[in-house]
Amino acid sequence: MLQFNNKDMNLLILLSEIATIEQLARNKLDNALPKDLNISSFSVLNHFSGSRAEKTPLQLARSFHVTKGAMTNTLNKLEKQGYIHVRPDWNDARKKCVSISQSGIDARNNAIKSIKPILDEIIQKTNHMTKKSLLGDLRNFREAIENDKV
Amino acid sequence: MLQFNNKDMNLLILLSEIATIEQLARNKLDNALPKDLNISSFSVLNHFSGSRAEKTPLQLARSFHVTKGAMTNTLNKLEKQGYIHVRPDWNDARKKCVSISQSGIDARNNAIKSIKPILDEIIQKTNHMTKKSLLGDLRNFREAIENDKV
DNA sequence: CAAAAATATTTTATCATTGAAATATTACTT
DNA sequence: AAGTAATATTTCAATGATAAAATATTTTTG
Repeated sequence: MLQFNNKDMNLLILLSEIATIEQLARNKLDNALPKDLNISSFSVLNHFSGSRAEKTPLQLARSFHVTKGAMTNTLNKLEKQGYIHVRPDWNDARKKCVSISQSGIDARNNAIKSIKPILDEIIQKTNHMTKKSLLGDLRNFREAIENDKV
Repeated sequence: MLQFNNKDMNLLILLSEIATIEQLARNKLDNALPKDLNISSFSVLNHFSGSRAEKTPLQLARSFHVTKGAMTNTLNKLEKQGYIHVRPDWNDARKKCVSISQSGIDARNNAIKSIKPILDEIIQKTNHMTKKSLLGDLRNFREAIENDKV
């Protein structure tokens, strides 16, 4: 307690709550997903379902707040699985361009089928969707601590 | 988009927001903590600062929603560092009793000093503390998905 | 234009976690 | 009381992440 004021204390509790939820949700989803797709890989595929525009590995690493090495790793697996296309950037040989393949889209849709029961269970157990403020609050919160470079 | 309704979609976005915050916060705190103490170890020490009552490794694993093996690992390190006391439970030889040592209390207080600037920075950048509902909402959310056994 | 700095990706070593199996002890059942 | 089931902890192999170094390319600068 000593050197902590109430706000520090509450923030630490809040962060611990968030960490707990993350861990629980990650484990649930990881177990529900097809075994050739972990959450990281699924997230990348799902990312491309919104916009199929090409992204560089660095852009993806930043979007997901993981290190470049981690993204290299995930993309290598996805490419080996045939779920993404990777090509050089002809204008800048340092870069690569990543996009989703048809097989990747199929894998993503299949993954969605497999996690839907989990999501629906959570939705059924919570009334959080009625509180629109939750997502907004979390977004503000995330933006406030999101000042990194990677 | 296909097989997803709005609620599923929003939940996935919410979970991704939570995962992002967790990752950002974890990295920030991990870097700020003294290098002999990672977040897992700190969390255990901090846990004992509220109540110094003895806990078994299993109780701790459940509190933090990590596997028993992970907790064994963390406790071994803490014991080697002299930050906790571990003794057999005389009534049940399967169990152990873990408590914090004076040196552990010092380490925890020192750790708090080192992460306080991070916390204060986040507090300063957010107004989330004015929204009391956030923590409550997250707690409800966590409880709804917290039906595991470990 | 050459040297230095910046950018993008990969590689490497290290670490914490998981799931499952192994071990040991206690509780239940009949 | 013996045998089976349940509980608590540890060990093990595999996995996925990090930080930092290595490599390659482009941009800036003097």
